[in-house]
Amino acid sequence: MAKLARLDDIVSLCKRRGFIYQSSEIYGGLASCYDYGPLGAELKRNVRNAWWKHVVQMREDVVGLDCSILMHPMVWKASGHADKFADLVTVCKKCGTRSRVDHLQDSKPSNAPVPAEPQQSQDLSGKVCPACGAVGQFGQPMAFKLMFETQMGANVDDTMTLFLRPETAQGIFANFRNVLDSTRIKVPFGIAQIGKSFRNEVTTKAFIFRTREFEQAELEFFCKPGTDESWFEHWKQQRFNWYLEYGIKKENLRFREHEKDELAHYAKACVDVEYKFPFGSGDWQELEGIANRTDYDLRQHQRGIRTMNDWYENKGDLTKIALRQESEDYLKGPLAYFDEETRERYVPYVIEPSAGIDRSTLAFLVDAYDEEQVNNEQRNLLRFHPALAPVKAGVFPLVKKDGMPEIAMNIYNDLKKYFTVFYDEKAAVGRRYRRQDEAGTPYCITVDGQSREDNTVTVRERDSMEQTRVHIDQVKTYLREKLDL
RNA sequence: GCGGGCGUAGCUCAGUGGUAGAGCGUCACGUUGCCAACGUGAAUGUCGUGAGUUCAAGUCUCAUCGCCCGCUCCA
Repeated sequence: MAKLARLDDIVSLCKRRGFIYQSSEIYGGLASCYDYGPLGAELKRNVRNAWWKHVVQMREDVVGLDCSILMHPMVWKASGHADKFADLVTVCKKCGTRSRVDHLQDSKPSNAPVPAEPQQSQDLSGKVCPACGAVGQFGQPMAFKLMFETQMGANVDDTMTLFLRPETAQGIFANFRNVLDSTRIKVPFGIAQIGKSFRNEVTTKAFIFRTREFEQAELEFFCKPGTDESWFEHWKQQRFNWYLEYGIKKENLRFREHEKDELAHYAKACVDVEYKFPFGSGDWQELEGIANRTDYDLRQHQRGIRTMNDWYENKGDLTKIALRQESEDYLKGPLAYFDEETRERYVPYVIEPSAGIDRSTLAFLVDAYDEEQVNNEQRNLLRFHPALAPVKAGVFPLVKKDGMPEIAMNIYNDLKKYFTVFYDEKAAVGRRYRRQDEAGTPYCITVDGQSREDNTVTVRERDSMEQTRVHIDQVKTYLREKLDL
């Protein structure tokens, strides 16, 4: 029975073995930023590759993309981030609870028609605290810049303010036309991208779970309106199964459907894939969101393109411009699609599975962590899926003499061309096995006295600790099969 | 941002005003023939950072940075 991991155990293992360090640690650390060490860099890259393999490589209807992090500021005007990502927040003086101003309810139900645009009124005297029920006990609303800003242009007198992207998705929408024009792909199809995004979160959380700089793996899958609901189901299942396939235990994974009132402004439906992380109140936490973004984004960008003159005239001040209304024949716009077979024009609907690479990596770490008693000693190990394991095999001479190191080194030099392998001849072999267990290495190959006589070695398996004798010439093939690589 | 807890060796931690420690880990040599063996030896600390109180601060005070828990939000 696997032991329940505590987050503290994971954090200290990560530091000790070189998976994850705090950023800028020698300077006291930088809040919410973390670095991946030698083993962590391998693990994270394997997580990325596993995602790419299933979402892009193994599908004929998805292509990849790798956009710049810096994009034209109008992208964020059109997407809604420039406005929606500037929430006003206030604190209840009575109970100290923090609330978003636009989420507060009036104390008396008003019969006045709901304004089309939610006004950013500073008058909170009639608002109710959702936590304690106090009316009008709010402090001065605080503004938050949820997007990171930076400047482009070396000349300080002539710079343009840009945003670090808060999601990778907009780069995909912005390249929708390019991909259509430069490939022969047709709807339904998807564009996938893995990359860094940045959000100035009000609060960060739990190690690498919520950081302000994070890595996303996003797919925007474009489909014909009316087929969106079945594609939504398709990707829901695909993505859930992906986590299971790479070793997440079934009992720690679930779906959570979003309620209508918690849906983002662009979404028609959204479901989260949640993992039972060992922090907080032991609550389920989101690994990935799968949303039906409808045709919102592509249509917004068509409005954005139409607004460019206003942008120039206002010298790039996003706060002074409003997106122009959609053209009446928006179905002929640059981001609309013409289906040659049915002779129909439409703006595709988008199904978006959006996964957090850092979160997945943490989940795989937590789920793989195990402690067990062996001969009255504790054995710590990471039961990684072989594809995710940072090191695929350790190669050891049983002892450091009698020609064993030479044979082992030859095996290592051969294997390293195909797998990430690690050579070790220090200390007793049992200790070396345990060291590899803690790094999650699935196999260890040991050269012993018999190896010189019959050219065989032992292959020891991480999870069962069982050993098999394999001919040296067969080691590579044996690992290939076992690792499924 | 608010409230609570915490910060001493790579990791886990002891140290309540008087010479900075232990276990594990790491390294070297010897030994060792399959699961964290043993022996000998070694390296490793701005006691998170900065001020203050004191003859004397890891220890007391203040500030600051960072981590964990809660509020809130999200990939």
